[in-house]
Amino acid sequence: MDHTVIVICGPTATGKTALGVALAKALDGEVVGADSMQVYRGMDIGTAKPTPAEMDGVPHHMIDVADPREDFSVARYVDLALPVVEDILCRGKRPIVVGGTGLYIDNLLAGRQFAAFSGEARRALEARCQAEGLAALYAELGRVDPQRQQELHPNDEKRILRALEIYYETGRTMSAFHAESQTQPPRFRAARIGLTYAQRPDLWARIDARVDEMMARGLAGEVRALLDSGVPPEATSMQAIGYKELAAAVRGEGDLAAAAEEVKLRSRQYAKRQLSWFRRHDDTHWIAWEGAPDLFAALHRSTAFLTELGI
RNA sequence: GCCUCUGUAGCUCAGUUGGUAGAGCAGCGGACUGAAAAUCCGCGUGUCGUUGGUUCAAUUCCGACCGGAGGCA
Repeated sequence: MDHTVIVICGPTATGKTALGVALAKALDGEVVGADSMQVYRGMDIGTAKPTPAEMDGVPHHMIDVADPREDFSVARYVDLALPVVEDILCRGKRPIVVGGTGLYIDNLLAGRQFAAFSGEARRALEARCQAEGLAALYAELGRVDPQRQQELHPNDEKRILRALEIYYETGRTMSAFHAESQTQPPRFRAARIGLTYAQRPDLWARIDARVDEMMARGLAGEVRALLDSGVPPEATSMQAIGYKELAAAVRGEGDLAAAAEEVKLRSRQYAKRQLSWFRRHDDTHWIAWEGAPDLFAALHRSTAFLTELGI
């Protein structure tokens, strides 16, 4: 069976959603979202979640699959998305993975599985980090998994704790798991299409316009509704750009206009990080906009690229 | 009109008792294997308003001019 999936990636506000739908129609495909925030129900405006009209009859998966009160993760994503992609392929359709979360895309394509942990080790490590300091845990990592320690900066708390958590939960080092996973061939073959702008200021202008549009469509009300429904401000879902900045303003602390400017700034910085992630895959077919996105040109160039690959 | 303060990086400012300058934010680049829209790391990008003077040497001292803020009229 053909195990090729099409991937449409790139920073925010580059037209991924529209191209995904257009390609799905052209190639008898179905869209699989790869977006860490569009998975949450009720977070529509701020995540630029495709509307039913934008989906235009094309099946979309991995959107609205989680409650904003629960903490989603890459592990959950792969668990849910892997069978979805395999099912699409079994039905003879073409999976089109569309999204800006590089970590999710890469782990889905690799078919990488994550062991289920209780969380106890994590809590103990967090407590110890408070009490003993990060440096002590970093030193400890040097004893149990020197290779992983070498790869991490002493300030990288998140990853230091994670490496220790894996060791204490499984008795094996993260480096060992890592080495093992690298011997596994990827689960799917990927045809990667990346969308971006030739000039950075064009990306900024598009982001600014989109944030203004989100505010006009009632993002503040959406944030308020989520908080009112009991989503704690510290929830993972509330770390989304557009939500965390507006949360304070919605409660009457600070004004909305300033918060919207903050959202624009954070979105620009996020877009840069996305580019940094996606640029490392040198098999990506990049389409760089001059000025504004052009769906027809994108469709033309994408299909030409895919034909070249025999898709 | 006169007086005072002020002009240094994209922004807000520091500094150089004369030897061409540095912080924060912004920006740029990178990393990323269970929070990833998260997290972490690296990089200063400059006619020191302009123009004369003093000096071996001026962004720094002096003068003039230009721009900004305030005060007195």
